[in-house]
Formats: sequence, structure tokens, C-alpha cells
Amino acid sequence: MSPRHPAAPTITDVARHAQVSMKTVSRVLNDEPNVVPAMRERVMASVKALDYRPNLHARSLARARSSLLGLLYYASSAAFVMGLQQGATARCRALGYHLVVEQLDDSGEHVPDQLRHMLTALRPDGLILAPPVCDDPDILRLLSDARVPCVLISPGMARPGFGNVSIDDVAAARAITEVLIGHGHRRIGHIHGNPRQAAAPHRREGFRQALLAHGLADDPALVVPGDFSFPSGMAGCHALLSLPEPPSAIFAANDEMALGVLAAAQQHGLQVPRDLSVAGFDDAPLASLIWPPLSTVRQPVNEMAEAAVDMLVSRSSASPAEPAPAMAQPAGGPVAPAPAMTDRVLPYGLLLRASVQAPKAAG
Amino acid sequence: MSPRHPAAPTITDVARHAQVSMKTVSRVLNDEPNVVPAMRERVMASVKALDYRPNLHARSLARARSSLLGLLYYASSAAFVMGLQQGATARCRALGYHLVVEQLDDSGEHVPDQLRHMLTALRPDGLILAPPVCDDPDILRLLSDARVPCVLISPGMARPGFGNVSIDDVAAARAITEVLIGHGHRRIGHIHGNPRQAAAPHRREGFRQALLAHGLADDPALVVPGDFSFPSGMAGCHALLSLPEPPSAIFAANDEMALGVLAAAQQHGLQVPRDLSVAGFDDAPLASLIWPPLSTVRQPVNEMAEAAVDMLVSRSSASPAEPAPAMAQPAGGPVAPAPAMTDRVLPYGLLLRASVQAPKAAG
DNA sequence: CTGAAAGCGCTTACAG
DNA sequence: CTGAAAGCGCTTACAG
Repeated sequence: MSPRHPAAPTITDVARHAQVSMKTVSRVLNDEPNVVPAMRERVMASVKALDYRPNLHARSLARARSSLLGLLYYASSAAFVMGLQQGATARCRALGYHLVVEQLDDSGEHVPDQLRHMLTALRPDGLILAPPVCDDPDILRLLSDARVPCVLISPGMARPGFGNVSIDDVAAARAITEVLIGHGHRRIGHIHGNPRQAAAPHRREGFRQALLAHGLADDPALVVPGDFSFPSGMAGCHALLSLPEPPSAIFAANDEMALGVLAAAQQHGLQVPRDLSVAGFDDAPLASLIWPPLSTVRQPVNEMAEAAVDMLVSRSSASPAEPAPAMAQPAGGPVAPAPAMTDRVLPYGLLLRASVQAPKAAG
Repeated sequence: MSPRHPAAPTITDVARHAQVSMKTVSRVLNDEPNVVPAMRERVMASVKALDYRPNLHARSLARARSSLLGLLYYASSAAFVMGLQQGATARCRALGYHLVVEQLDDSGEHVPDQLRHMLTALRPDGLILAPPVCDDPDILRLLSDARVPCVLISPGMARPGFGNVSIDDVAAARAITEVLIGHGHRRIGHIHGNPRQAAAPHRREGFRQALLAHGLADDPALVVPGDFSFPSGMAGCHALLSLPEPPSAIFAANDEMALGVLAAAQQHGLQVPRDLSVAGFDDAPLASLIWPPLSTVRQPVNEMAEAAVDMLVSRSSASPAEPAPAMAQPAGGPVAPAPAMTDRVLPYGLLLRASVQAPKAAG
């Protein structure tokens, strides 16, 4: 009768086919203990014979969990978000979860309402927050109040009460700066990222550490403001090249600005890397698709999302087993609602490409 | 007791609060007829007072529809997919739907199994298929058998039984070629796209039409193969520039190849656009982030996804109202399962940027 | 180790 | 125009 999904077998059909109770089928499907192997196999045979797959909505309704995970992001940085999705959907598939995406719309409806709607309608078991969503205090408070487990991807700072997955931004920025120094550059410019995103000061700090570690001065004149955008990279490059003593290399806090540097250098009649070395951060897809290809830092975006899914799933499956303490006043400290997730710091990659070479004359 | 979503009010709570039956609340929430305005307002007041929002899983279980839409895509073209997601999530939000994403994994598990799993577990009300998923006959057959409504985005050819949303690829390719001709170019090269994606021959055909319409020969020597990748764009450019009479302009079938053309031209010591004009197709984010920025064709990706959501939602809400004909042998023709969706052809945009100018000397 | 009952939060027929 | 009953397909206590 149902035109859309004709004759999908239910757990009752499987039970009838296997000549057991519905409950036994449920036990087998959920890997519960106390089923003799022979019974388990009989049920599995029926499952296969009928090509049965459980209805997620019925399951969600019956138990607390929904087997749904949400990914929250803003419109920015398509490649980064797609990388997250790739890792997240792959891992979800392996674990029997599904990924719902929510592109938050700053311009339109009130963001908190969008979120609350999503939470109550879908009851996701957990949320993955892409930057810069994961740095928004209002959103974090809302999610914390809603008691939904969240993993923050590359947050400005790790937050207690949330899972955190990131790379060591400071160390990575330091490492890419040391690549420039290692090529013999002595005057190196830096274009700062958007100060509202926490990654920006981290990268600037790594830059500073590298200079100091190699006996170079951290000249404030060589650090110019930016906002992670292409035009700000161009502007920053113009500013640096207009200095009385321009740098022989520039480290932009992300690839998009580094591309702006390349464009501006070209307008100045400079050839990269012969006249100017350039390094970025992010491994944007464009970075390898231009000439010269850009030396940059790669964040293991897929792996970060995979780690986030694992954290959320292991937590959400652990949680229901743990009986809530029914004491009126739990002794000592707040009620532990669920085990905290263990933060992860993943290794970054250094991609050394043609945009960097030794300076013409030692700066 | 539930730690995750504490005290979410149910329809029963609203009914009690408003002093009406559950059924009346349900009627109000679903905009069903036969409720006196006073009653409707009383219920809405209680809904607001309790901040009630229906549980999607319970609703999905009780009726045929799930209020879930799926987006199917392969790893390719992050910007395109993100554009689709933007349009789709925005429209879903407005209509009370949610978007589940499924990145198909060609390498791993059998794709049909991934799909079947998703369909039976989630019972989405409809699917949006990004290219090139929408051109895969095996997938289309599977989805057609599963009776799930699908909209194909920019498919190689419109398919009956599916919704189709696209631009006129031939006309767009013709238009961008005419821009080159309009600037005075007479020898124009074309780099063909991946022949396995139907867009490629369409764009080549538009190129041909433009030449013929302006009295120019369609010289086969000026059309070189490609596969939509950056390296194939470089190779194509090298091939064209090695011709006895090289072209003064190149139209690459997508932006990624056009970027390869820019890189190759640079290696040949040519300056774009002074020595060579270049046009692409897609409006990749990179296209405006390089120097010179690329003249190209924009597909209204957001709008295409919005149209797809509208088509799926209007169809899925129309469908249940329509009673299935219970006759044993319906007279005349096959059983119309649901109203067909009306295909949409959306307008493309022509983006004229600095990569195109008049040739140095008329070719 | 297995099963019969009740319930998750909604909606669909069916009465009145 | 409104409501009491049954059911969607599962799982969670509770018996045995």
C-alpha cells in the first residue's frame, strides 16, 4: 500500500521467519549478550534472507539515541568543511550513524532558534562544530545547556565540557617559518589572520618563536594585519614590499592570503620564488593548482572528523549503560552526566613546494 | 531522567496545557482543516508557552514521510557541493526539513549497499543527486526501483521519472565562446572535458556553434582532449601552443583546466591576457582569486539546490493525499505513482574578467 | 537464555 | 468541529 518504500520487512517479519520472538531478534541485532550462538545464527540467516534493515526512526523513538550526528558550520571555507564531511560520513557509515548538516545562516533567522529547532526535531546524539562556529560563546552555551555532546574542530582554545580535536597551530606555524629560515631568509614578513579567529594569534606566535629560536629579531614592522581574505593578503603584501627594507619571504597566516601575496607580487613585477618566497597555511585545494605551487601546512581534516565521530559515538553508546545516580544530593561534586571525551591533537603536515627557495642575496 | 534532552515537552503535555485532546493539537500543528480559530489560537499559545517542537522520529514513524532529504555526491568539486548544500539547507530549514549527506565512496564498500542502507534506515522523502552521481545508470536504476523521488542536478541528460535541474550548457558554452570572438579572436582553442561526464560534449558543442555562427571554421586541430583536471589543462595548453599556428585564445571546458592553461602559459613565457586570452567554466572560487581573474560561466548552484528541494517537498506532500488506485488492472497505461516533477532550466551567468582581452594581432 | 507486555511520541482511520 | 482508540517499528524493564 505504501508507494514510497514498498514492503520493507519489519522486525516482526524477521521474528516470524526465524520462529523466535521479536525480542530475540532485537537482541541479536544489537549485539546484546545472552543469546546462544545457534539462535544468533538462525536470526541472522532470516535477516539476510529478508534483507532486513531496522527503521532508524522507530529505534530512535524507542531508545534515547537517534544514530544521527550533526555537522554545524558557516559558509566559509568550502574545502575544509568538505574534508570534515568526508571523514565524518565515512566513519558514520562504518558505525551505523548518519550525518545531518546544518549551515548556520548568520544573516537570516536567529541562529539559536535554528539550532534549537534542529536539536528538538532530530535529537542528534552529538554535534561536530567546524571553526569558527566552535569559537562562538553563545552557541557553546546553548549547546551546553541542551546537554548535547559536542566536538570542536580546531577551536581557538580547548574548552572543558566539550571534545576538542585540533593540531598544534603554534608548532605548525613555527615549523613552516623555520622552513623559510632554513632556506636562508633573514627578513621575513608575516600577514596576520583575522584576529577574531583564535588561529590567527597562534600562528603569529609560532612565527615569533621561530624567529627568536634562530636569533632573528621579531620586527613589528614586518607583521601586518589581515583577515584571512584574498584582498587582505594583497594589501599586506603591498605594505610589506613598500617597506624601506622589504622582506625576502612572506608567511601568510592562511593560503587565501598567500594567494593574494602571489597576485600582489606579480603586480610589483616580482617573480615568485626567485624574487620573493611565499608560504601559507591550510593546504587549500588552490595551493597546488597554481604556479608556483604554495608551500603550506596541511591539517588532517578527514582524520579530525573521524576522530570527532569516534569520540561522539563511543560517548553516546557508553552513556545509556551508565545508570544515572538517583541520589537526592550526590556526595562530592556535581553530577557527572557522562564520561568526558578525551581531547585529541593530531599531527600536521608540512608541504614544501616551489613557492619557497633561497633568497637572491642574504637579507 | 533522560540526561540528554531533559524534559522535552510532548504533544500530550501541550494537550493537557491547552485542555484539549492530543488529536486537536496534532491538527493545529499540521495545519489541518476543521479547527475553529479560537481553538487554534489556544493550542498555539500552549505550544509557545511550553516551547514545544514535535519529535521528528515519532512523526516519521506514524506517517509515511520522514521530513528528511538526502544529498548524494562524490568527493569531487568541493565548491559545487557546498553551494548545493547551502541552497538545500536554507530551503529545508524554511520548510521544516533536514538534510542528510552521503558522500559515496567508490573505493570502499559496494556503493549500492551504502545507498540501500541509507534508504531503509532513514526513509528520506527525496534525494538530490550532484553530478556525476546523477549520471550513473546503476545508481539511477537502484533509486528508481526503490521508488524514492530524486532530483538530478546538472545531469548529462534529463531523465524521465526523475526531476531535473540544470542550466543550458550548450548555450552557456556558446555564449562564453562568443565573448572571445567578440574581442576579435579568430583562432580559438578548446580543451575538452572528461568525456565520461555529459557536460563535456555539451560545452564542446556550444563552442562549435559559436564558431559556425560567426563564420569561423571548427578546426579539429584546435580541439584537444582533457579530463577536467588541472594537469590535463596544462597538457592541453602545451599542445595548443605547440601548433604551427597557435591560437590567441583558449576556452577550457572548466575552470580547473583553465587554471592549468594559465600555469602552462606562464611556463611558455606568455603573459595572460596580453599574449593569450583564457576562459573557463564553473566559476570555481579560485577563478576570482588569481591574477588575472578568470572569465567564466557561473552556474546558479544555490538556486539549483533550492529548486530541487522545492520539487521534492511539493511532491512528497502531494503524494500521500493522492489515494492509490486499488484496481487490479488499472485501465490505460501504467499506474501513475505520483505527479511527475517539472524540470527546471535555470539561467547561467557570464562573468567577464581580466583573463580575456583583444589579441595583439588579429589571428 | 528466551519471551509477553508496555511504551517511546506521534498520526491515521473511525466515531460522534 | 472534536475526541478515544489503535498502530507505526522498535526497545526497555520485567518475568520466567
